[in-house]
Amino acid sequence: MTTLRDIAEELGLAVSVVSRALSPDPAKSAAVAVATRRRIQETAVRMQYRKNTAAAALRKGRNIGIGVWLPEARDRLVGLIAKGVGEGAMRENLPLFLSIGYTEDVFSEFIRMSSHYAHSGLISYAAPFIRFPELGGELRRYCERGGKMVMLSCYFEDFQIPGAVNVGIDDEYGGFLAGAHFRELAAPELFFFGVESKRYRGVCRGFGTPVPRLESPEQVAAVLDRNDSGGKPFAFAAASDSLAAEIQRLALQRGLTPGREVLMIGYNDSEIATSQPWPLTTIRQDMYQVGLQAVGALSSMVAGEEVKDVLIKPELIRRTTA
Amino acid sequence: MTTLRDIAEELGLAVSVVSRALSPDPAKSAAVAVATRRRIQETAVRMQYRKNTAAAALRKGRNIGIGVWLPEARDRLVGLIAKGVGEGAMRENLPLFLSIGYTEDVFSEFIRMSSHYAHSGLISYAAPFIRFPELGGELRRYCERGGKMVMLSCYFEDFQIPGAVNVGIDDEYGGFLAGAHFRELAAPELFFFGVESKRYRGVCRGFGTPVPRLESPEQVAAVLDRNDSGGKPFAFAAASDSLAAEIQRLALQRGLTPGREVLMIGYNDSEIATSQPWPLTTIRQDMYQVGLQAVGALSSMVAGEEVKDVLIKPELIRRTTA
DNA sequence: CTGAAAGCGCTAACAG
DNA sequence: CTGTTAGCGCTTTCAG
Repeated sequence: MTTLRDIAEELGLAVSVVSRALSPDPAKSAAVAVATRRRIQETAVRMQYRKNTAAAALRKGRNIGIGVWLPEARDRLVGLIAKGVGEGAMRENLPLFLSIGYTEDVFSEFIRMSSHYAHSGLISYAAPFIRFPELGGELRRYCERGGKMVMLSCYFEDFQIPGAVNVGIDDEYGGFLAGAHFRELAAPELFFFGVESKRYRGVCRGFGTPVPRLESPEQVAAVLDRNDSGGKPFAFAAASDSLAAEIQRLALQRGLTPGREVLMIGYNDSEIATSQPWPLTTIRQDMYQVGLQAVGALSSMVAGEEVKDVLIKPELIRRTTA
Repeated sequence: MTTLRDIAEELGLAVSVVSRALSPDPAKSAAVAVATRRRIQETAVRMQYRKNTAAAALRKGRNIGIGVWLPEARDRLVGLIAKGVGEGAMRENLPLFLSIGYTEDVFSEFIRMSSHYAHSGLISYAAPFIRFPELGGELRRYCERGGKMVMLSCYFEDFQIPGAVNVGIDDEYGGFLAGAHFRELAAPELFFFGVESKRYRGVCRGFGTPVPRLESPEQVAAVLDRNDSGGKPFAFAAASDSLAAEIQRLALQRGLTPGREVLMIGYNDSEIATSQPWPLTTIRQDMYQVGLQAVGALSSMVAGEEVKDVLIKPELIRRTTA
């Protein structure tokens, strides 16, 4: 294993110079001559130097690595975020402290650990209870003390932690894609199944007119039981694949064929989408990219760079139901 | 943060004694008086001592942290393993190097990183290509050099890396549960849909007699199209939920009602299971436990303890289809 | 059985 | 701009 000392001896320099040259902190990095730094960096590459993170952490008095909190795995999306985060961390040589759960307990334990351990930074999924003063307050204080944080897929437009950077999916655009697709198909009547959200507003914008919003299976059933469509298909944009699956179930129970008499578009491209009797047309979100970009953003923040929010565009996956 | 020195001062002892008392290495542990050790351990708990893993790693000359390789996330199972691994690592204060993928490239990059970094240990999912000499050989060499490794859910009965500990699901028992359930239901005829495997053999044992095995949707369709069951339901044990979903689709296309005219049991309790028009009766594997136990096993191995394979028992989740 | 001391590789003051 | 120095918390000799 190559150490700083090896490089220093090789070049006849002091260890500290090498350390400074190889550290990303821009403030200190000015303190090394450009030529020297270049020589050092070249030698580091040639000798396959990799920083001993344990030693760096020890010296810095804080544990190195990033704390990651993801919601409980209800579908494969979490796995995909984890994949992105894992790969990003690997690239940056950053160890992970990974916590997955969807309860306040898990989250507050995570916060406790992170504060206690003062990791290099935090990546946190934006769960609803982040708004609770006790938990959100911890995060806020973490950022105030100079902690670096990335929030994943923040749906809460009215909730923002100062200093935190958001990385997520452009949900409004996802809804737009669904609405626009139905407009192209010339669907005579469109319904949205799910709560008021960016997705819903996107659907309305894409379709071109305000779309009635349904919140319960009963309301969906009532629409399907209507007999006034004149043979034209009912169209539904759902806020998730599982809601779209619910629509499909209700349709099948009534002998209506998905993709012909009832059109539906899901959201997420989860495993549900492909495993339905009529595989769902849906909106895919690249959660792998979300994870990857989150680590990238965090590592830039730690290096002292200015980082902007990242919004990733979803895409329409066309299958059998619309 | 409590350090060894804090404890030493509190008790009027030397740091080295405290270190020895708190280290799990059995050889050295003899060198502390039993009473002293008890006092030290109590004080450590009282003062909420947590070992600084970075310092320990530095001193021991190896990078701390465990390398984890999981397959690409096709369903929520990977997320659940990740959850278990994350929580286990958090408890042990072990950083993670997480790699998720299902290609040789990702895996070999993972191996390269891990060897280079000499992590505390490795947790690897047993992918088919582990059998390839190049990749399996790397793992084998890693273990030979004293590296600690845990293999997850090893399906390859004829492939075993010496020194590695297996943590996984008792698949044969999972099959047994399905077979036994059909026997209780007095299903007249049972088919297995999937490849020859522990699951299949378990199904046969649970049902009490050898069960015909089908490998393609066409074969399933042929069974469903038979007209000789005398009104009794066909029963299927599938090797996965998605295969069970396939059976359900074929049944619905023929106007047969799942749970009445066609019985089916899936495997995995994935999201597919609950989102089918007729939610699947299935076998649930506790992948969270798998992840948790894997870290536990690895950390024991690192501490020099003797560790045995861990087999976790799956359970039957009864829903609408059997 | 316990204590003193050295040093893992790195960073950050400070002095030159 | 570069070098010197002093540790971070822990483990491991080696003396007592």
